[in-house]
Amino acid sequence: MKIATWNVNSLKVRLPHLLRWLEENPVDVLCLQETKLTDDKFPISEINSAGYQVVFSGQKTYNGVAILSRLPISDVVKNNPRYSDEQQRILAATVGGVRFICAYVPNGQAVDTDKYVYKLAWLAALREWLAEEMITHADQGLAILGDYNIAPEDRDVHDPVAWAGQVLCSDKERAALTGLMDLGLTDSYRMFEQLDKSFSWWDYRMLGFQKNKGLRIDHILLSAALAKRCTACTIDRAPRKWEQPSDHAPVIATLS
DNA sequence: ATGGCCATAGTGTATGGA
Repeated sequence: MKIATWNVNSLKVRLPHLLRWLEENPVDVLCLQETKLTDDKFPISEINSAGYQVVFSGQKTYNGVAILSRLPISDVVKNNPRYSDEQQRILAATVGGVRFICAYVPNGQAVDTDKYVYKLAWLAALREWLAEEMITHADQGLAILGDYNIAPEDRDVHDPVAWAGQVLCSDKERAALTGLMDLGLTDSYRMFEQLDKSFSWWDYRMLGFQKNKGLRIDHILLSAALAKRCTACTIDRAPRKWEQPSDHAPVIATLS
């Protein structure tokens, strides 16, 4: 089973990219973030025609998440039941016996802003909910995929000195991510040998991608039952080179 | 040179992203 996550930064703009990518990478489950579409505008038929079922939770202009699957999707939950949130950032569903959570963690804008406070509160609430979900789904396994908007370590940052203490890299954010992992989740990417300076996001400005000035902020976290089954995790930089790309690249994990 | 983009709403320019 191949599972993946991709922040598409507008599914309206990126639908052709998505369809091309699925053709070249026929993963079983794909979590999308930043669809930026209300549910009435979601391109269901195009995705069905590509061989995928899909569930989604969107809003106007910002945020929006979706889960695509080749296999039947059941037990869909929108949002974190423990956190009242206008913003559509969480979608959970069961596929092939595995519990999937698609997450678009708030960006946080800058340390010491209201948005940063919201990000930390949101992550604390996610941890509370995940603690329960981990128990409920311990046997079958739980995967939480998404744009975490956190670079876990300095090696996930192109210029750790410049980014030190900044949003996406601050100690409090990293502690929040560690807090999630302490529930028994593994960063699938770091289970395997990877090249130095591997990133999943590059700024559109300053020739970020061409100079590989990026961050690794998109992650696939796996519970123990799934980590045992995980045989590979990669970042696919290819679609970042296409015309009018998303600023994020997909992350793919293979489960036996 | 220390800045350079992009999507959205909406029609000039602000906001958010990361």
